[in-house]
Amino acid sequence: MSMIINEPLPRNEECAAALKNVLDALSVINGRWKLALLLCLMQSSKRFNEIQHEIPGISSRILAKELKDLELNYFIRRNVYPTTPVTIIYEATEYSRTLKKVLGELGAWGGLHREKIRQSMRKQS
Amino acid sequence: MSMIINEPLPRNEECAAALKNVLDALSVINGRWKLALLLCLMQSSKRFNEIQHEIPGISSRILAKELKDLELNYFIRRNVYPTTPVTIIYEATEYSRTLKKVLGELGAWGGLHREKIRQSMRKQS
DNA sequence: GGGAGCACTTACCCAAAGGGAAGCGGTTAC
DNA sequence: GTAACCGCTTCCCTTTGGGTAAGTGCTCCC
Repeated sequence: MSMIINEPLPRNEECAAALKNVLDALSVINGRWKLALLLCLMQSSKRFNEIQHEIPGISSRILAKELKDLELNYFIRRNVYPTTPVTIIYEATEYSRTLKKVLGELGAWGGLHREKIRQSMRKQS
Repeated sequence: MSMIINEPLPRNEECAAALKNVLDALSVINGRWKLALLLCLMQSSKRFNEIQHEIPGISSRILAKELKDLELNYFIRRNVYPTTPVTIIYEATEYSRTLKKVLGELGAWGGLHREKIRQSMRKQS
């Protein structure tokens, strides 16, 4: 018999790893706007004002900050075209597309959840 | 002011709907801890101190607040057993399990992202 | 009876997130 | 000339998140 010195079970380690993964993911794509911005830019490249128009409720200040943050983390690229005046187009990188499934599931769940809330409100009335 | 009264294309509407879904989802499961807590409790029902021990970095104050919030939104149940002293077990509801896929994808992405970061750090050195 | 553990709560304080309004330097339209 | 648009930036403010530390009422253990 081999000596098993109270190793945590593999099952537990798996759980801990999954937890760590989720925690890590959340630390990168935290905040109210990042995922929505990425989805918006994955649908098509856009200019500053177009994004602001498309995402209801975001202020220019926050938008600028989030875009900078996403660029620093290589999720988007800021392309400057030397037209007059300069045109600036934000574009999702290939790496940001690794989040596609996450966004898909999150969107699906969001729809489901809204439906559930609507139903529970109907019951109450 | 040019008046171009273009109907948004159906494609655009789809995009807008997807965006709204994601935005809605984020408004419910926002914050650093909620998804991690749900994952933790979906793995198995636990007591307060067990959760605190399992999630590195969370303080009792925040844990209590988040648990209350999740209970209010029917993601978890707080079961009180009349032992002496009382035993309190937090349990994920069936509804919270609708987030399983989201958590799966998020965890998978978190692992992938950590790997990518590690590689880019290795390159730099 | 002293200490420790459970499940929190309370008080205090700090930092980050985020909202609103205004401005700025450039250009184009009237 | 002036108004408006673009892509921001700056200032100021409130809200929220979160850390520390202490306390509470209960019970079990030595």
